[in-house]
Parts: sequence; structure tokens; C-alpha cells
Amino acid sequence: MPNRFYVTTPIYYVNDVPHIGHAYTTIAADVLARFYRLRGDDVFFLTGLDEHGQKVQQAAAKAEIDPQAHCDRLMPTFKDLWTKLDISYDGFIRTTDPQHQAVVQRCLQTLHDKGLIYQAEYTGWYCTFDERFWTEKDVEQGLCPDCQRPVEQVSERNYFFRMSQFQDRLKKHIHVHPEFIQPDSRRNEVLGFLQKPLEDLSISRPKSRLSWGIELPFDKDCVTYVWFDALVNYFSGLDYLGTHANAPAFWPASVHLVGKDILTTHAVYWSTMLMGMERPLPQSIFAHGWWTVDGEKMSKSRGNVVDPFAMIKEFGTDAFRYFLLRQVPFGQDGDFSLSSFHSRYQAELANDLGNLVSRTLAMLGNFSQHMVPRSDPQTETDLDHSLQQTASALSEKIEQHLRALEFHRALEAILGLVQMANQYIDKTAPWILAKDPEKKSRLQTVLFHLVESLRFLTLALAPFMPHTAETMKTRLGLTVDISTPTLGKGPIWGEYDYIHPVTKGTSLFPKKDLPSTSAHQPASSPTASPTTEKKIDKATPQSPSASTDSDTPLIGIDEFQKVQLKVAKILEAERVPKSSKLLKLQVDIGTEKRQIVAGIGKKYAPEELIGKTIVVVANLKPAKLMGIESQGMVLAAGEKEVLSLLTVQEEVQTGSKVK
RNA sequence: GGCGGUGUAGCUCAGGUGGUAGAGCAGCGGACUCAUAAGCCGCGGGCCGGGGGUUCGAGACCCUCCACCGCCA
Repeated sequence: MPNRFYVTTPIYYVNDVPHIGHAYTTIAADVLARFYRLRGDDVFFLTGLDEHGQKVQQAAAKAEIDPQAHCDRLMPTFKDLWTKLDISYDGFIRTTDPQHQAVVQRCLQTLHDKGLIYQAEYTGWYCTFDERFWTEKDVEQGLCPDCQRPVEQVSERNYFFRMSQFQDRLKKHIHVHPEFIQPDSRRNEVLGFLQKPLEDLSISRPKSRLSWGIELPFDKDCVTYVWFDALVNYFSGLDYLGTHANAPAFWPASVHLVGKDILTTHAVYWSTMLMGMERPLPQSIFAHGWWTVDGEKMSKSRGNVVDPFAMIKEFGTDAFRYFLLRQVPFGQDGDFSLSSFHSRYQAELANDLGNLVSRTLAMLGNFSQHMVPRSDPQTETDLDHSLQQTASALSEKIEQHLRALEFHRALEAILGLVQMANQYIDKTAPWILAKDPEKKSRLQTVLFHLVESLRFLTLALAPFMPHTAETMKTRLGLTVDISTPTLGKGPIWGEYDYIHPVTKGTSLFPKKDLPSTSAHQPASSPTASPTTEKKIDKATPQSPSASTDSDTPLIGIDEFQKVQLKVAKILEAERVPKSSKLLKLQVDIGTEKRQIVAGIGKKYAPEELIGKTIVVVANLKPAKLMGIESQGMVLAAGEKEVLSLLTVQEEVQTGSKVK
């Protein structure tokens, strides 16, 4: 019988605008779900929305619509994001689902029957915005300590859950099961919280004040308080969602992923509720960190909330998934900035992984007619064996790290194989082997080892970057279905018969310019009046990639016009020391002088160039070549070798636009 | 105020049970050309927050001070 794995995200408040935090938790859960599915485990992955509460009621009233209609209107934004992020949830729960409400009522009745719920008078300072009471000590100058809004004194009869009864049992459970609350530092905090006497938990509100909620089965005048309603989703969802016939058997959850702000709620409220209902506790609750943006706390008022939709549009779903999990250990806070995203994208995805795929497939095209050769054991070396070993150990490493929710380490291990493969190419230098017919057998061995490494990478990447894995699979001509269990105990080196030709295709991760600040969403929510949003956030143009593939995609005129071409005159030219083909040019582009380093030294001597009229790209990002800054690029014809510089037919003014 | 954590190269961080400091990024230099001007190779004297102590020997153990962070009040 396969292992069961049940992972949850919190249910997100439907009134929120989805941001990087929502995306983070959900992506992490998705990676786990995909990973365990590939191993052949029976997986249930639940996410959803919290749709009750004061704020929804108020927002609906303001919009003059029914609260349910309000929820129905907001819900698709989340589902849409999950679709765009390739989130493979098995169940999407809404707390307004009638089946969920029925389960909540059943739970309340159970606890009531056991005498664990009682009624009492409660007086306290209430914050309408946060929907919670504060004690006298908390309130500062009549303001809510959390949101700084005015609080009001409210006295009402509420129902309470006898949470205090379970304090010792919970403490013991945490001590006996160190994996129950993670990371360690958070477990200590919870234990610290439990040092003081635990109070009973208020679980109801009078309908007169809050009507948008689930009615108490034993008191028609009250609805249940938001947490009781929300937490129960973790097993109510199993009851009626998804396709698994035996879904209820998934309880207890393998792991609840939560943000650190709602750890106490889960570790203490939820656990004691479960104890009261005599249900087993989840195996673990993992509190992950928060994202700051450019070093600052993310907030609507700052207007620096990262919009996942914008990031996906700019860099693609897989790059976004990769960055979030790679950048920061899962339990720690992390900082999000476009420049850190960009540099990781550029270095690890474009240069390391993307280019590895590109150069390997190119060599198969050039040296092996696009077919994957067999390895000849006679020609194998230690180099080959250590590559094989690293690849073969990868799957287990990833499993180890994912069991500890160390996503960043898992990705680090994957990148380690990428780097090793890149080194392998340089050490074996297939282009040299290709020149010597006697080395053909060795060449084939090398190419085989490379392709086989890419196959291992494809499978390893599948949970993290499903789209990329699918593309690599196609390029490699693999016929395996990577949406079904393929990992098992991990792939075996040499087990696969390559019978289809490989295809190079376009760049997996094309290089990008660093975008300007377009990733932040406007401070207003989608429900706000449209007049608050006048500025149009222009997406930053990205430079066209200089691909020479035959399958280069078509571009529009607007894209071409991003390239600023100018007529220029060469003023000075000299060879770059120790380089056979680089020349350092000083050119006049009309408005200014520029230094350009160009790889035209094999075709042209410096002295013959002075005074020549040429065409240059004037808005290319400066780059250093052999330590010398180049502030542009000269245009020349030729494939690999430069054959001719571009010039203009008639005499035109230096600095003229070329279009 | 109570409890806990952190402070190591420009940046982000690793450094089980003590033996004279490491990685990635950035920077500099080199050889090459299969590849997305990518990749590969080489180059790291940083009072390991300050002070004191234990020890033959401490970034690592103890004490103390300083700074920052988290949870609770």
C-alpha cells in the first residue's frame, strides 16, 4: 500500500489581494505534492479560501451585494493565480461550501455534547477591523495595538471552548514529538507561550453583530468565530473534495504549511480542538518566514506589495517558483528584490541550466546528427563515473531535503549537478574529440553521459519547475510521462533507451534586462473604485535575444524599435592585448563618443578601420569584455566568423538613426 | 520587563562532540569556443561584535558587556 501524504496551505482570506506570500506557501505545498506523487505516494493537497467574517460582510454591504455574491466574485482571482502558477491542488475548499458548514456544525455539536463548550459573559475591548477582543493591558490610548484603529468596549454572552483543559497534554505532545512544530525556534516560542496558563477560547459571536458566519447548532442566535470555522477546513475538505475515494483516510495531515503569524493558532487552538474531538493531531506544522521587499516590510500602504502576476509575466512561472524556494531557507524571512531575482535568474537559470541544455543539444546536433549515442564502456573514465555518481545520488538528496522542507538545499543539489555537467563538458571538450575520427567512440561516451545527466535533471526538476521539465523531456525525445510516478527510488543510470532524435529549440531561460520596478501592485485593491488607479504601470521592455536559431520567434515592430541603431564613425582602434579577435574602438555616435569592444580583429586590422562609417547598437547595456568596458555593439555580417562590417551606402551624418 | 535567537570576507550565509577559518554572489587574472557575450580554470591575511575566563590550544565551552531580531508581557 502506498504511503499517504496530505499537505495543506492555510485558507486565504477571500478579501485579500493575492500576493507573494500566498504564492509562496502554495508553491511550497505544490512542490511537496508533486514530489510525493512522483514517488508513487497517495497524495492529497488542499488549499482554499476563508470566506466568512466581518470584513467580508462589510465589503459586501458597501458594494450592496449579497456576501456570497461578493465571495463568488473574488474567488476566481485566487484560482486564476493557482492556474498560472501550475498549482496542482486536489481540493479547493471554500468555508461557505454547505458541506464544510455541516462539518463545522458537527464538530461544534461534538464538543458541546462532551461538555467542552460553555457559555459565559465576556467584556473586553473589541477591534472591528481585526475582529478580535483585546485586554485592558493591550489597548493603548483607546487604539488597537495591531492596527491602531479605535477599539470599543463590548460586553456579550459568548461560547467558550475549554482549551485550558488540554494545556499539559499539548505540552507533552510537543516534547515527545519534536517534529510536530517546526522550525525549532518556533517550537520554542510555542512552548514559551504554553508556560503561562492557557485561557479558554471564545468561539462565537452574536448574530446581531456578525451575521456572516456559520450558525451554532445549539444556539441559533450565534455564529461561530472565524478560527473555529477556518481550522476545521483541514479535515472537512477531505470529506467532500477531490477525486480520492478514500480521502477521509488521509487524516491526520502530514504537514500544515503556515505563515509564522498564524503558528499559535494552529499549534495551540487547532491542536486542542482536535484533542477535544479525539482526533489525532497533524504530524507536523511548519511555520515559514515572511518576505520583505527591498528590505522593507510589505504593505499595501507602502505600495510595495509584490504582484505574482507581474512576476510571472516578466520571468515565467517556473522562474518565479524557483526563485521563491531557492532564495531563502523555508523557515526564515527573506528579502525580495527585482535585482536579486534577476541575478539568480540570469546566473542560475539562464547561464547555468539553460545554457547547459542549449550547448548539450547543440553538440548532439553538430557531432551526432541529433541522435543520442551509446556509451562505450571501453572509453569510460573516472570523470564519467563521478558524473554518473552525482546524478544517481541526486534523487535521494532531494528527498532528504524535502522531508526536512529544505527546498533551497534541494535546489542547490540540483544546481550542483548542473555545474558538474558544465565542468564535465569543459574537461572532456567534445569539440576537440569531434575533430579526430579515432576519438569517435570516446565522443559518443561523453555525449551519452551528458544526455543522461539531463534526463536525471529533468526528473529532479519536475516537482519544482513542471513546465521546464516537460520542455526538457520533449527536447531530449523522452517518451516517459513525467506526470505519473516516475521517481520511485530514483532513476537508474543507463536504463533508458534513446530512440528519438533530440531537438535544440529556443532558449529555456532567455536572458533578460533588469526590469524597472513594475512588479509591485498598485496600493489599491481590485474592489476599490477605479478612479484611484490612473497611473498605468508599464511593463519594462525586454531586449530581444540575439538568437540565431532557425526557429527564432517572430517579433513585432514595437519590439524591434526598442533597439536603437545609429550611424557612427570610428575615431580610434587598437587591439585588446592577449586577444586575437577583440578590438577596442572609440566611435563617434553624433551626440557623444563611445568605447566599444568588438570581436572583429581577425577580419580587420585596427589601422584600416579608422575613419570608417559603421552601424552600432547605441542602447545596449554596457558590458565588460576582458576587463574593458564596451558601451555598445557594432553590426557585422557573418555566422561564426565576421565577414563584413555594416556600413551605409550614401554619405549620411554621424549619429543618424538606422531603422 | 521575561524567555529565546543572531552578530564570521564588500553582500548572503556554512562552519557535529574545541586543534591555528570556508561556500555562493560581486571583483580581478587566465586558457578555450560546443553554448543564451554563456561555461571552465586560478586569485579570499576577514580584530570570526567587544572584554574577561577555562584549556597545551576556542569562531566553537563559561562569564560579562554592546547591537540587532523573534515570541510573550
